[in-house]
Amino acid sequence: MSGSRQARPPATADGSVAPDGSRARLRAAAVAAFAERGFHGTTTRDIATAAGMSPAALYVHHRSKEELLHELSLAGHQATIDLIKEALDSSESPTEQLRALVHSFAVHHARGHTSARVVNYELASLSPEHLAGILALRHEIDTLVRGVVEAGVAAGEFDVPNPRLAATALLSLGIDLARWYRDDGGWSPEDVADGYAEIALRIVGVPR
Amino acid sequence: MSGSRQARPPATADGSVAPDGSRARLRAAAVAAFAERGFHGTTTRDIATAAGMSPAALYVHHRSKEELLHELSLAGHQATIDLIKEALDSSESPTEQLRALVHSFAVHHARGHTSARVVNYELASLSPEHLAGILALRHEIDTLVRGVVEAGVAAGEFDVPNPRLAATALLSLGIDLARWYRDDGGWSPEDVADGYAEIALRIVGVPR
DNA sequence: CAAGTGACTAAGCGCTTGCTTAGTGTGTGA
DNA sequence: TCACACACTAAGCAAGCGCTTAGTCACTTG
Repeated sequence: MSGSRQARPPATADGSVAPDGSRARLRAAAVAAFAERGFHGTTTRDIATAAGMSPAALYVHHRSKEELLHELSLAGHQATIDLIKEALDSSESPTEQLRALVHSFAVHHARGHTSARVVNYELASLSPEHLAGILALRHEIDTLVRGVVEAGVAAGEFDVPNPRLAATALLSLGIDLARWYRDDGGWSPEDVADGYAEIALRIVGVPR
Repeated sequence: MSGSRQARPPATADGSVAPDGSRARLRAAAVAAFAERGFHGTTTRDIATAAGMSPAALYVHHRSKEELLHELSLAGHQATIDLIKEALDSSESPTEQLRALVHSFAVHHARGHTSARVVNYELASLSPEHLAGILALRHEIDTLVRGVVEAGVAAGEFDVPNPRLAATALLSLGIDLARWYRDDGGWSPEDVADGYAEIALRIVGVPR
C-alpha cells in the first residue's frame, strides 16, 4: 500500500458520522462477507480489512462480531415488516394487497439478495437472546402474510384449501430468492416480482 | 462414561464395514452438525466426538473436513436426481409427472430436512473443484424440472406465461422446506407434499 | 494554548482450529 | 505362529481465531 491512513470523514453537527463513515463501511463489509461465506466463515479481520481499517476498529463500533450480525439482522427484519405493512396499506382489497405484498417482497429480496441472505440464513449464529427477539419479528411477518390470505378467503376473493400452507408457500417463494437470485441472471427484480405476483394469485385461487 | 471403547463392528466378507459402522456414524454426526451450525461452525472434534471417536478418527475415513462435506453433498444431490427421474418415469402425462415430482420432492425435503439443509445451504464451503461438480448436478435438476413444465405447455395441459420462472418457483418451494420444516411443526411430510402438489398444479395453470 | 474526547492502530494474548505423527491393540492370512 | 494390515487413540503442532491493551493523533472546548 502507498498511503498510511484515509482522511477522517467529517463529523456532522449532531455528533453522528457521515453516511459513508466507518460504521457504514463496516456494516457493508460485514453484510457482504456474511452473505458470501457465512458468519463462522468470516473473520473480524476480513470485515475490518474490507472496510479499510485495522482489526481492532471493529470493536470501536461493535461489542462483538455477533452483535454486529444482530444489528444487521434486526435492521433487515424491520425493513421487511415496514415493507409488508406498506403493501397492506396500499389497498382495501385482499387481492390487491396480496399482489402488492408479493411484488414488493420479491423486489426487496431480489434487489437486496445479499442482505437477505444474512437475514434469512444466519439466524443460527445469533445468541439465544438475540435470536428470540428476531424470531418474534419473523412471527409477526408470518402473521401478517397469513392475515391477507385469510382476509381474502373471508371476502370470498380467494379459494384456498389450506390457507396456512398457502401463506407459508408465498413467504417461501420470496425468501428463497435470497438463495438463487443473481444480478447477472437475466431477470431484473421487477421481472421476477411481476411473475411471482401472478403466481401468488394463482396459488390463492383468484379466478384469472 | 462407563466403558472405554465400543466393540469393533464386524467387517463384511467383501471388506466393507457394517452399515452402522464408524464411517456411517461419522457421516451421520457430520450431517447433524453441519445442518445445525453450518460447515464453518462445526469442528472436526464436534463430529468425531458425536460419533463416539477421537478427533483423529475422522482422518482415517476422510482426507479432510471439506471432503466429508463433499461426500454428503454428492450423495444428497444424486438421491434428489434419482427421485426426480423416478417421478418422471411414473407417467406419460406432464400433469401426473409434475404432481408426482413435486410430491416426492416435498416429502424428500421435509422428511430429510437435516440432510437437505446441508445439500442446499453449504455449497459455498465446497472447494472450487467440488463445487463445479455439484453445480453440474444442480443444473441437471433444473433442466429436468423445466422439462416437465415445457412438456406440459407443449401438450396443452399447462398454461404458463413464463415456464422458466414457474419451474424455478416449483423448485424453490421444495428446497425452502429444508429451511422452515420442523418435525414438531404440526404437518407431516405427506401433508405438506399433498398441499404443495396442489399448489404446483395451480402455478402451471392446470384447470381444476 | 492546555486539557479533554473520540476514532483509530500496532501488537499481542490465550484459546481453538484442522490436521499430523507416532504408537497400540486386534483380527487375518500364509 | 508370526508378520502384516487395519482401525483407532494420545499427544501435539503451526496457524488462525475473537478480542484486549496501550498508545497515537486529530479535533473540539474552555
